[in-house]
Amino acid sequence: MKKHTITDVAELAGVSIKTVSRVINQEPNVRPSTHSKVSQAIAELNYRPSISARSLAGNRSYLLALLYDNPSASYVTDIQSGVLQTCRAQNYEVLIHPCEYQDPALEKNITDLVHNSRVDGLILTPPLTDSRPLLELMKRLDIPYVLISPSSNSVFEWAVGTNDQAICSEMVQHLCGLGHRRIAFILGHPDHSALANRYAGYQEGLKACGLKVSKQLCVQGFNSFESGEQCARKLLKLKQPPTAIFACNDDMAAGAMKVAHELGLDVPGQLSVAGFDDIPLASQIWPSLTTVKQPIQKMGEVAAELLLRRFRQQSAEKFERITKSQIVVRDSTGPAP
Amino acid sequence: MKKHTITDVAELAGVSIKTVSRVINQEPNVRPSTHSKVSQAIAELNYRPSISARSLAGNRSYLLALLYDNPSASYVTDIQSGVLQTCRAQNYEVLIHPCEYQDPALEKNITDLVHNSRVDGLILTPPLTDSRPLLELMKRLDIPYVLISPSSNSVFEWAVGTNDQAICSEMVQHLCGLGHRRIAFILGHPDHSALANRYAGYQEGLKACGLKVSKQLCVQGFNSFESGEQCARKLLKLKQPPTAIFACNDDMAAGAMKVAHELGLDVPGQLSVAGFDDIPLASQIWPSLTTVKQPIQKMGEVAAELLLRRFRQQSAEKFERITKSQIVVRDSTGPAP
DNA sequence: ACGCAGCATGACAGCGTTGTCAATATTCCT
DNA sequence: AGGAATATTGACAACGCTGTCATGCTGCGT
Repeated sequence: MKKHTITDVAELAGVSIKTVSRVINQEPNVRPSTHSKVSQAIAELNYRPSISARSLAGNRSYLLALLYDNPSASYVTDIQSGVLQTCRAQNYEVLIHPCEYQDPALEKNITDLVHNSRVDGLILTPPLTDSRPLLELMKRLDIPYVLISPSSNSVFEWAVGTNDQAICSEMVQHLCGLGHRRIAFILGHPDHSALANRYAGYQEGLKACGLKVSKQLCVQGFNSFESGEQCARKLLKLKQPPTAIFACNDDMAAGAMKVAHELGLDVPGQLSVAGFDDIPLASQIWPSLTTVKQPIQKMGEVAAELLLRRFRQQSAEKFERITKSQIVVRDSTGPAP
Repeated sequence: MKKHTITDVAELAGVSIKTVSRVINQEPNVRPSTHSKVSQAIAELNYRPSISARSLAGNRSYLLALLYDNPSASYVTDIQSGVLQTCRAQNYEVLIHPCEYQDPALEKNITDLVHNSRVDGLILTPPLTDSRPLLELMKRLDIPYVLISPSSNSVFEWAVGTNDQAICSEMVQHLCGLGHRRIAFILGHPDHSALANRYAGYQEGLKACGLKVSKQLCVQGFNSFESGEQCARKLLKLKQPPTAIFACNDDMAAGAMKVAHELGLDVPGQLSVAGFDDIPLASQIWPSLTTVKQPIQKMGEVAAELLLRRFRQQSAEKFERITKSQIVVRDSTGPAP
């Protein structure tokens, strides 16, 4: 199977290479009859334009970079597959670029990525989405980007947002509906300002139920399983321990559940636990975890679409909110004791 | 920060662009004094060669593709980060390419990848590593590749292998040492011939302990959590149920543990459970899971090194065996009842 | 000192596209 | 029909690098 070039196609179709180029790039002003001759030649030779030649001549790389600093493997792979799905359909490729958000070399790292690999645009996930230096750098480099679930004050950025707050409020109301009155909350990592929305939702939910926020019942977690354990220990040691714990992510919820097991507390008989994310773990621990499921893959898809749209300057809508999150009720929540 | 080209560097260093090219590509026959002049100019301008131009002219892309069809997010991300680590050091980039191993369009899919993106080589993970049509396709396309933990009969391929068999044997001996005599095994997906090594190790371990393999105690799983549940149910319904279950991966072990919980069996008091992989879940369920930890990231690193070495025809060693797997004893295994 | 085998360097032609701009067809007016 | 406006096409020069080959230099053996 020989590799064909645009010249082969042009000859076969009996047109100039420029016309073939027009067809490939969906440029206007090609007569339908010509267009079909060319398409046919392309199909016949199974021709694919050379990415390198295209990027050299056209000064773009057909490459996107996906930046992330997220410890959750399932989150990362879900985002990846969403982004890939959109990109494959549009003949873009994706470079993955894990990084560390407090790395002092991050800026140089990204600058090199942009200059060296000549990527056309960047997609960022939390917590990178809320790094002011990074945002400024990207503007300085004049590289298009899209943020995935940035903190709520970013509605003026190109981004795909979520309804975290509303869904968290709903979760609290669900717990309240089960009779719980002392509902604790384990906050997410303070550096991830996007997670603050979840806390806001928790507060909103309590308010909606006519309950008030108790300082004691809100403890600061750091997203990890271990920090979930620590927070749960602190909460369950209270003179008035909560009857339900809502953690800002599933890892911490799982940590809380482990502590409950260790303390001999029956879940959900004596303690209800809820998480957020619906990582695979959630359905695999025992009892399975009530949580919030976000359409993560879909968010990746939409982010890539937004970015590709941004390239084309179809600047219609910069911000898209995905509201398909839903509560998944499993076995870790039940009526208050 | 303007983008510099090879011409800028050549001017600054007072040499021709070809000499700069020689320095960049570490070609021989450059006088040390010239070399340092050029390197200095490169550093001064913070120059990076354009990937597209390089690949167009040199007919290679400095791009690797990582192919996988693996449901375990943590496995995938670990391999990715290993591969990336090696590649970053050598200025290669990585395209991730999830695919489906029984997809009839797979061959076309890969052919397109190779022809279209012009990647220089492929890295495959199980179960793709054991797809004969795929291996043949790659040879036909004449594209270099490296396999990660292929089934044991692939020692003549460019590959990085493991000591799955030995470590599984060891795990069985560990269980036997705890007094277990009825040790069940949940086999991995039959399509993943690489997993057959683990079963072989199980058998070897039994033999080493003077126990014999019982057909009843070996049940066919399919790698998923759910299939682990089913297998465990079958095993625990036996008139002579096992006192220990060794599952071919952690997901199935977790499924087995869930069933044990549901049946009110104490783990490890009445039943010991062991897995393989050490996915994050393993340490987050309760009780935490005894399992085998493989140096997955390292395997990714080595695979990429092997591939880059293959490009350079330093065909010294094609096959590298990583033997750093180790048993992690946690709370799910204990003395036989 | 002479001749020759390397070593070191440079000139220049691609690589396979896209962008620019000019040339040619076609359409739409009046 | 005549002419302007617009649609369609093509010729050709980039793009930034590597490969090839020619040239000039250096050092060695005699």
